Amino acid sequence: MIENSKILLVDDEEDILEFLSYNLKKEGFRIDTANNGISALKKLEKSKPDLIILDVMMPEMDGIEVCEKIREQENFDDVLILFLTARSEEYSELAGFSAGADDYITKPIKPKLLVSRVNAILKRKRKKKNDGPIEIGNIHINKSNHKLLYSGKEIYLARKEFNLLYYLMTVPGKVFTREEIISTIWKDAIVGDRTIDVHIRKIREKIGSQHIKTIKGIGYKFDI
Amino acid sequence: MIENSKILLVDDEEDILEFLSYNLKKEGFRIDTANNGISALKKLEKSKPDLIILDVMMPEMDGIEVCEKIREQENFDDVLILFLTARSEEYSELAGFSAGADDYITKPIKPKLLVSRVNAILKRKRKKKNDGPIEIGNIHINKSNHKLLYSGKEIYLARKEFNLLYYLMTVPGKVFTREEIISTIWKDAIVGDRTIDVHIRKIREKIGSQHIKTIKGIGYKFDI
DNA sequence: TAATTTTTTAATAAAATGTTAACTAATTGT
DNA sequence: ACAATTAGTTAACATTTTATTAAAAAATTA
Repeated sequence: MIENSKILLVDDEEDILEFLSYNLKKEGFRIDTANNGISALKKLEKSKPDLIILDVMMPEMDGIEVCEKIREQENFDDVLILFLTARSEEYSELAGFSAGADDYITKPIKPKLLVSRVNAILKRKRKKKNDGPIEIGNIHINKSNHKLLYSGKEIYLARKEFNLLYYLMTVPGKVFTREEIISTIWKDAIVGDRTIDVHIRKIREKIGSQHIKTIKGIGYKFDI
Repeated sequence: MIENSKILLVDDEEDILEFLSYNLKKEGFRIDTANNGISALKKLEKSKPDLIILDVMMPEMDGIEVCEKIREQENFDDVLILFLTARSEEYSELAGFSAGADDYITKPIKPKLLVSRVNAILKRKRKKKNDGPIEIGNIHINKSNHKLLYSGKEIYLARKEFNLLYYLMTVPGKVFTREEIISTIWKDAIVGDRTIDVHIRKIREKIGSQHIKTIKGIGYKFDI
């Protein structure tokens, strides 16, 4: 859950910590804070944040350095890191990305922009995990360009149809129960079983009915 | 494709070559190796690497010198170079950057950090490259002079329109979600979804509507 | 500062997608 | 074979998403 994500804020200025904290807590994020890089690194293991927001300009250890040290740690080499930079510090974007930052926000920080960025970055991460193109037999399905190629011919599927077919194709041969299908394709809606049937029908209409098999009493599966 | 990038490893210690090789191959990079500077310089032309990882400390010709010689060559003045330095050799960071290094990693090398750095540096390069002119079909778009040529005819686009079209054209065929579009084109502002529609409409007005396709429920994509 | 252009929004129309209900067909267990 | 259960089909309808305006707001230029 994005809303339940934990964020570690690292800044030497108490005002900024409070400002960030206030605005992010309001959105339902869990917040930890640290006043400097050393303290941030110490808190890491215990806090296990999903996202770290790092001020680039800090006395002693700057954000870039903290970022590098975080990336060195086995368990945090893929934690999300977002930099805060003053608009003038042009350098920091490059240095930051090379140190392993995922995004950055320039000061002055606008609360709404901050929140939308944080949401975007967290969502992006979740999405990344399983999104690759799948190729089974003469069927290629690719989420990034929303394309379904059937024997080289492009076939258009509406969103739900596309997601449903893609989902079935993630594990060819596996029978997906209606429950499984609904809980992944219809994340925040309640629909009846007939609805799935209709979508399956529409997919079959487009790619033929030999690929999606009905296992009566259980669900559907994709086969070559 | 970052994953498909070729990397030339240059180190006199066989162990380190193997260590680097193993860890980078695992990530899908194509690897060439050289035991010393001379050999590296010789292999350059044939290998055409995207990135060279150079040990600073090598007998005969050290990394700095190799780096300088690489930069002298017409074809490799913008190849990426990453230095390996022992943590103690403080000098090398400065010397390295002045010799034309793009980044450096200190030993001992941690595999995950190495990989994340290599990815970051390659991504950065792509980003830089991505500012170049793009030519797809009979559409030429060039950021450096803010010009759009459609079948040779110059068409004026306002800034947001231009950036939006350019962005879509960076990866033809890929469907960009509104979220993606907003987070890259509207870095410091929050705008509603309708705003994108309006800009899309204006672009379509100027270049015709066959190129930018709407994927309902997902976003927009550019196609020839 | 006024004029002009660009950008954004709001309101509403249009289109596409998604869902359901009612019915039919198929399958299963007895 | 015959209920009983489960899935398939269809078309109507609801919902969601996008397109289109015009007008306001913001930015830029003269």
